[in-house]
Amino acid sequence: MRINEASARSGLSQDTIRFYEKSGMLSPIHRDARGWRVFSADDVNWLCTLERLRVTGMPLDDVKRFAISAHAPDCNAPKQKAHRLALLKQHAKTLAERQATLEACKQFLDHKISLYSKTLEVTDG
Amino acid sequence: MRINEASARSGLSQDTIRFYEKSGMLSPIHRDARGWRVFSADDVNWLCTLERLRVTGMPLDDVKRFAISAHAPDCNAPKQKAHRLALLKQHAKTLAERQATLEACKQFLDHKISLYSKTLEVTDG
DNA sequence: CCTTGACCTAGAGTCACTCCAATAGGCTAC
DNA sequence: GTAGCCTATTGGAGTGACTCTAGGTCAAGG
Repeated sequence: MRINEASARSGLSQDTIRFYEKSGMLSPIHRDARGWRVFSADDVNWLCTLERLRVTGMPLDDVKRFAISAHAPDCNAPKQKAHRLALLKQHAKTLAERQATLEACKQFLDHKISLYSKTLEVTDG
Repeated sequence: MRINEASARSGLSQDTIRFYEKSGMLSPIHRDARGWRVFSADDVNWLCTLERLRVTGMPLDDVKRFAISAHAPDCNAPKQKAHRLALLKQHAKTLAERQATLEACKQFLDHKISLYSKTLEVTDG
């Protein structure tokens, strides 16, 4: 499939996909006679994974490390897998922290909102 | 107090505070004879609020709108308050969405991690 | 033959900071 | 009284992760 469909299926913009390719985060993408990118199902799966990692805010450098390990010739060697597992675990930890922070901020926000709502009721009355 | 302490208390860097001032997101900050910023307790409270909004990713433009309303001469008028309330509510909504997304991604991540852990056990054994 | 449309590239722009260089005033220490 | 150091000031450059723009190729359709 072409970049258009790959974009639709992965949720990444065409620009982002090109950007990721340029940054070396994709395995080499085939090109047709016109030089257009041709994506396999595997490529799209990979893009979807990247999209998940990106949404959760994994820094691109880490994503890159993950990508390089996943596309290495010995990518299934225990060592490589352990490396990727470590990256994921590390990221899961930061993610949990971010969730906690967000939760705290959400409460702050809700508190503010209830304050505003109250004073508005009073002022309106 | 000086920027140093304001920074420590609000959790914003000195650079960020200066940046916020320049962007018009603070009420006018006093200066001493030397030209150094002098922050009141109110100023710091405001900085803390901004910090919360920023952590939750409210776009600076919205923060600015919020700030302008909060520092307007008629800032306590119901209209202004309603405006700020709307901004906060809107933001709370985006925040909730982000939380949901993060939760979904967290599950994806945990799933990946458990997969990796399993294959590693197998490969190790 | 000309336009449309999907794609290409290199490079500039954006957001929200963050860092840096150059400068200045004030305090201690010789 | 001046050297060194600390804390501040400013404008402006740099960063990360895109995102957009300009200018271009090519194939198909009217």
